[in-house]
Order: sequence, then C-alpha cells, then structure tokens
Amino acid sequence: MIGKAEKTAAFIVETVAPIFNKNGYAATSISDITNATGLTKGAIYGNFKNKEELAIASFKFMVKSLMKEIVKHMDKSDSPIEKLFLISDFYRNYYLYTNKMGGCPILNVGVDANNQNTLLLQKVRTIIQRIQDQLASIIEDGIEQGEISTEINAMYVAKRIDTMIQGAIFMAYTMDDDFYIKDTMNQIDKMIDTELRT
Amino acid sequence: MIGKAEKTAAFIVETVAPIFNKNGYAATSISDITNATGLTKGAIYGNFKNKEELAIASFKFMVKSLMKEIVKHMDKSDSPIEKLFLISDFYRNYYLYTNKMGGCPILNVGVDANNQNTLLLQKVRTIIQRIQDQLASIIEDGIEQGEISTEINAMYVAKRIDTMIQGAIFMAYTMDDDFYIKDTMNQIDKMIDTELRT
DNA sequence: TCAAAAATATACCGATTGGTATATTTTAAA
DNA sequence: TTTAAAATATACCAATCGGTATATTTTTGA
Repeated sequence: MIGKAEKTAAFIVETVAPIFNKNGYAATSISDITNATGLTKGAIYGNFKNKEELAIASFKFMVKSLMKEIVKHMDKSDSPIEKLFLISDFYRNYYLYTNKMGGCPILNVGVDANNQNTLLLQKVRTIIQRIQDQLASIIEDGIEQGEISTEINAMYVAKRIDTMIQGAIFMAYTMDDDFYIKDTMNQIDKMIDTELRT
Repeated sequence: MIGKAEKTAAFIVETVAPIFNKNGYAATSISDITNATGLTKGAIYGNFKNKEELAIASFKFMVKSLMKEIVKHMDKSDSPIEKLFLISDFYRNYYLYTNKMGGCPILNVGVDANNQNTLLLQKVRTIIQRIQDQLASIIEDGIEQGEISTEINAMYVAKRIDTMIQGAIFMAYTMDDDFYIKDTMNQIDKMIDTELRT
C-alpha cells in the first residue's frame, strides 16, 4: 500500500518551494502552506515531520531543478572552455528564470538560514561546495585537454567565478536590475578568454 | 521638556540593530526586543510607532556607523586611486568587523526585505545607490587628476566593484570563510592596477 | 516643592503561531 | 465487496504574535 502519499508529498513541495524561497523560513507560516496547497494541516503533517523538514525538502527540490537546467545547458558542448561559456550564458537568463520561483534559492536560503536554521544552512553549504567542485573539475579538464593554461589554480578560479555570480544575483534582485548579471557574465567571459585560455 | 526619550530611543536602536540584522525582520519579535533592552513594550511603542519603524531605524543606524568607518579609512589619502585601494583594504577586515553586528546589513536586509518589506527594501536600494555614486565619483576624480584612464566608464566600474564586494560578503558569511573576501579584494586591487591605472 | 507633562510599566486584546490527537475519508489488497 | 490500513480533515492546544489602553513612575519647568 504505497503510492498516494508520495504524490501528495511531491505536490506539496512543488507548491510550497517558491513560497519558502520568496518569503524565507520564518515568514512562511503553516497556513500559508495550507492555503497554497488547498490541503489541511493533517495532510501536511502526515507527509512531513515539521516545518523545517518541509523547508529543507523545498530547498532541495528548488536546487535540483535548477541544477538540472544548468547541466542540460552545459552539455551542449564537450569542450571544457565552451562549457564555461555556456555556464555564463545560462546565468544571462537567470533573473528571468528564477523570478518565477521566487528568486535564487542559494542566495535566499544562504542569507535567511545564517544564524537561524542550522540544517538549512548546512544544505546550502553543501550545494555551494558541489557547484564549486564541478566548476573546478571542468577547469581541470580544460587544463588536461590543453584548452586552459596550466598556470591556473582550478579551485581558486572556480570560487572566484562563483563569488562573482552570487554577487551579480544579489545586486540584480535587490536593485531589480538585470544589468548586474549581464555585465558580470560579460566580465566572466572576458576573464575566461584573457586569463584562462591558452 | 525634551531629552530623555531621545536617549532611550537611541539606546533601543543600538541594542536592537544587531538582532534585526542577524535574525531578519520576521524572525525578530517584540519580546526579543524587550528582552534585549530590558525595557517593556510601553517604552518601545512610546518611542517607535511600530516594529517596522524600529527596523528601519536600526538599519539606518547600522549603515551610518558602517559608512562612517569606511569614510574615515578612505580619508587616509587624498589620491583617488589610493582611496580605491583603501576601500578594498577596509573590506579586508569586514568579516571580522561586521560579525559583531550580526553580519552585513546591506546583504541581510537586501535579501530579507525583498518581496517582503517594501520600506526597508527602498532604504537598502538608496544606500546601494549612494555607495555606487560615491565610488563612481572617486573614479571620476581619478580620471580628472590623470590617475585613471579616460577610457574608463566610472559608473560601470563602480557597479562592478560593488557587485564583487557583495558577492564576496555573501560567500564569506554563507561558507563562514574569510578567504572569499580576501581573494576578491586582491582581485579588485589587481583590477585597479591593471585596468584603471594610467 | 509642586504640579503638569513626559516616559515607562502593566495588563490586556484578538489573531495567529507551530503542532497534535482524533475523527473521517480514501485507497487498495483480499 | 469487504476490510484494514493509509491518508486526509477537523478540532483543538498552549504559546506567542504585534499592538493598545491605561496605570504608574519619572522627569522637568515654574
């Protein structure tokens, strides 16, 4: 007798994830959740232990769908250096794309969970670490394949790119101005071209 | 008969500002405020119209003291290009410095107030605009004084520097790792040296 | 020193919070 | 089709929320 609950659990997460992402953990109430889903507390607490567990599931869902998109976009080329350009290219549409889901989950949860929700903060850190590892891995591939200079420290550059991206996302959302992302992506492209490329 | 209340109002703001900054608006309750100050609701609501007004006063106070510090640091030199280096130098200690006050108010309130508290968001935007204007003004001074290349678009560079700084602050706080700030400041210094300098 | 005013404390308000125990309904295997 | 289990709805809990009206205390000018 398995099946029904898993569907509703997924439905709840999909429905609630943008709300948590937009409002933050503390500012999202259980009644927000029941209102959005049309379900009652019984259904919510029957599928999730508590608010925190639901928030974590929502964050995971949000990140997973985001990562899927970026990987899909990245896989348009096999060349490591082209993959890097495809990443910056992906983020050029990031503002428009993430607006629908209530903003950038990494930025939002990263700030919201800091000094607040330890479990969520841990999840964000893991995700950021993974993103940087993957970025570094691409750069290292580029070095091995002779596309990228051997002088480059892959992890340093990965962190640098990630930092610039997050800064651009923060500015774009806070100032409601896509320019910050567009300009930063141009800057990253220039960096790839002039500093990384052999 | 004026005097007493202004002191307590200032005391409340000073005491409460780090709490708002750390926890965010929704996650800070009036009882948090009365507990921290040792005062009662009567004193709080006697000095502030409501929670929002107090949050705004707290943000203003936080930003003002921060701006005062950075201006003080910047004024150690009259040379525009040296002022730019002094800004990056200021941010090298930013993590240690702002940890005491619950983090970076611009980052925290910027994310927290987005899609949440319109008045606070407006304040953050004004501050960011002012910071970028001042940065651009210094760069333009540098151009006029022949220290910085005439090719440079002051406002673009100002936004770029600000974006990088905010990204570094986000990463440092989320990952609890000062490296991001240190590395970004090195990067900004290098940019000043190789791209701006005549 | 005294009285008016200013400032703070107390007591209370309805509404909402996250969460739970239980009743009801829905699902699915027999 | 029946029945047990799974899933959802209902009703309730104490605690806390932001805010206010009023009582008390403190301050200050005369």
